[in-house]
Amino acid sequence: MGRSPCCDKVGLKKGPWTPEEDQKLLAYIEQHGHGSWRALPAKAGLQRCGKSCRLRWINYLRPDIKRGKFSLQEEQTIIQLHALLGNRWSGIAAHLPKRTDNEIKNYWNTHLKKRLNKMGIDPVTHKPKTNALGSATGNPKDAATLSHMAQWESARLEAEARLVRESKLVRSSSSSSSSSSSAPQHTSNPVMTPPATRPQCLDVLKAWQGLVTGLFTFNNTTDNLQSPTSTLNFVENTNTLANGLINDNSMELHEMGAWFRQDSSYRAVENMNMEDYSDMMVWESGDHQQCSSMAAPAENLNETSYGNSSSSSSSLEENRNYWNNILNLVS
DNA sequence: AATCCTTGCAACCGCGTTATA
DNA sequence: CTATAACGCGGTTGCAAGGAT
Repeated sequence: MGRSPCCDKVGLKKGPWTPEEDQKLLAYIEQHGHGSWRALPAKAGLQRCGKSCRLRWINYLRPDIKRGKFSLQEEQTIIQLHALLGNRWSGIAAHLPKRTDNEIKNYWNTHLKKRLNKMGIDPVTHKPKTNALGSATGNPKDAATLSHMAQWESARLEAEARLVRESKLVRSSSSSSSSSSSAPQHTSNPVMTPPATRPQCLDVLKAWQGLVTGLFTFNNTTDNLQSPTSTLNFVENTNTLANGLINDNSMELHEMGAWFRQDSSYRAVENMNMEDYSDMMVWESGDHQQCSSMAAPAENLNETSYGNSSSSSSSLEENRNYWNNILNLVS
């Protein structure tokens, strides 16, 4: 059955809110709470539909709203979460305190989407646009670089989703059965186990965090800080960061790739086969010829090689919190 | 100075989901 | 279990402000 219309009643006002209307709504909610939105307008003396009141409150009048320019950190979070969640603005907003989904949606559509387009990256898929490959710099090598970057990013994002799900399983299984000391079992393939312990995965993912952070920070002497529109700089910076990452974490990443591939629920990764992952390793290691001996034990991870990610002792805890937040989101 | 164009954002609309009788 | 009401979300629109011509 269709939903009943709420805004087509005769006499109800539409359009921009006046300060007087804002004041009425604010005063009423502060005193009584919003209660039923449908009943609120009459009680508050407003010639508006409840839906309009609700929207006005949520997007504008609510006291815990931060307005104004988005910080660099907020931009990074939006881009990362958009790659992970798509246009689920409310989900993204849940990770940006004091920002509304509407504001984030607007900011994405008016700023971030354009920026990614300028960089030759499809804002929908977060992969390089095929018709733009090679055109941004005129260099086919850059196009290949972008393609590989997209594969890396895709794998990373799948890793995030996988990790948070599995770590939730770890927590639930350990709490329900103290004798369960093995690695978390895969949901779609019980035989397959994750390639690394959770702390190891966290380190790997932390490295990815550093990589992505690096995409937006560059060096301090340029004016690219807020607007990394230079594809060349973007690529060079990515290579530098990725190379450091590969040196230290290739085995974990490679195994994670194989691990993801076992799960039919991750369709994006289904399109990548083991050769893709191997090829990525060979390609990434081309300049430093450490392809055959890249594997390093997790305890040797060198945090300083991950670009701008924090190397403080508290960063791991922050990282755990970050992923736990995502866990709550995707679970 | 006038007009047109672009941009940013508040608000609306319609659909899916959830709650309730 | 079903029908209906209400809520919440994401896509879209409309308009004001600023910039370009």
